[in-house]
Amino acid sequence: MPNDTRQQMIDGTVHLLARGGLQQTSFATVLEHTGAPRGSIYHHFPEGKDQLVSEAVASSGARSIAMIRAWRGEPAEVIASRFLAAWRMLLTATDFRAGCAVLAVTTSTDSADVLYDTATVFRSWRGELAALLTEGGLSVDRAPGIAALLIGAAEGAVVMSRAEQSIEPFDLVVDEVLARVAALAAAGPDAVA
Amino acid sequence: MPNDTRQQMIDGTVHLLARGGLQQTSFATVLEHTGAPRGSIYHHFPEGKDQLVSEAVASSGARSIAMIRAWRGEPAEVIASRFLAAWRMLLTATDFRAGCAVLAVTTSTDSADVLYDTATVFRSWRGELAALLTEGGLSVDRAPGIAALLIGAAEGAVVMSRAEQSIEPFDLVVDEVLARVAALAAAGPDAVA
DNA sequence: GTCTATACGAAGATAGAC
DNA sequence: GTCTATCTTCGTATAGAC
Repeated sequence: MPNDTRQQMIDGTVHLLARGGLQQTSFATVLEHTGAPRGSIYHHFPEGKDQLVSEAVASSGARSIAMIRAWRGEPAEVIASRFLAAWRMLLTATDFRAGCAVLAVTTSTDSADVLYDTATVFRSWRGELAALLTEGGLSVDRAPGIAALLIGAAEGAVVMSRAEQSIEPFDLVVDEVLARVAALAAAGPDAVA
Repeated sequence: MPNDTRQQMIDGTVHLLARGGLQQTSFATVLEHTGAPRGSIYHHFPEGKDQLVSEAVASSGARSIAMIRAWRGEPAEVIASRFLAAWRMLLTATDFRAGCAVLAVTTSTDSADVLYDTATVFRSWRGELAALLTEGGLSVDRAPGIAALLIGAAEGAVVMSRAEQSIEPFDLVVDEVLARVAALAAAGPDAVA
């Protein structure tokens, strides 16, 4: 398997970004966490840290897209709850230590290029989720809004639960989001709420 | 006015945290942005950076609480739209450069104490908003959920709009949140959705 | 592809003068 | 209360050997 070390470094960077943001994601911590050789840094990422972070953001985005696509064809409500359940699992499995790597980069990067990479991820998430919700029976008019709500609410809820070290705020948000999705599903594909 | 310099440093720290997170909020940038004298740092904040950040988080929290309390008595829908409008204004007034200082700290701090400070802020925001929504006519059962939804969705939507440098994702999220609030308001104070 | 060594700058923190 | 100077640590990045 070629470039195994390279991918491990990217995965490790995602892991660290999700937990401690850019601040705590240094080359030293990445090497420590992955066991990658020191000489690999500028061999695999000649443009330095921005390149590593950029690829980590893209990798995190692609992984989520793959997960979303695996749900294709399911009803809108199931898609929505699965999406939120995945975020919930991240929180509980890490004892509220991890969040979204892309969000962490968005709030802390000083590079316009890297910020653009985060925008690409958020846009693609919105697009994929909206397409999937539409196929799942949701109104074409409402799918982009619900997709944005799902991502935005999940991102914010994850941050609150990380801060409070409790699932409570996350679950409160999820209940309301799912209520909104259910209201639209009940109204039917042609309804405008 | 005593401790004017001290408060200016706190305000400057909030400003910088909201824009570039912990990474870009160094003593150097705080002094540069506020014009505060170098000797003020450890005079006013003997415990160093964690103390400065901690007080910035608390200050940002208190400022929002004061704003929320000013809306006391208004109907639930108005409170909700005002809250979201305030976040929208932050985005548009700063050309999508600023976000939430507390969120930025939550994702990046390595201090358990500072993380606890962010939790206190989020909890107080949820409590204040819920109390206000209840007074504004919202069901007591639903107020905590709607308050969490408002804060979580706003936080996540702000991050997406900062990344995409566009108000579009924020507005999409807001429309769905307000639809949920309106559905509850229409159902009346005793309804369970 | 990986190593060591090192340059260079930034950041947090401290000491002591004024 | 504020200043300058300095210490130390850390982080990114580069150079050159293996």
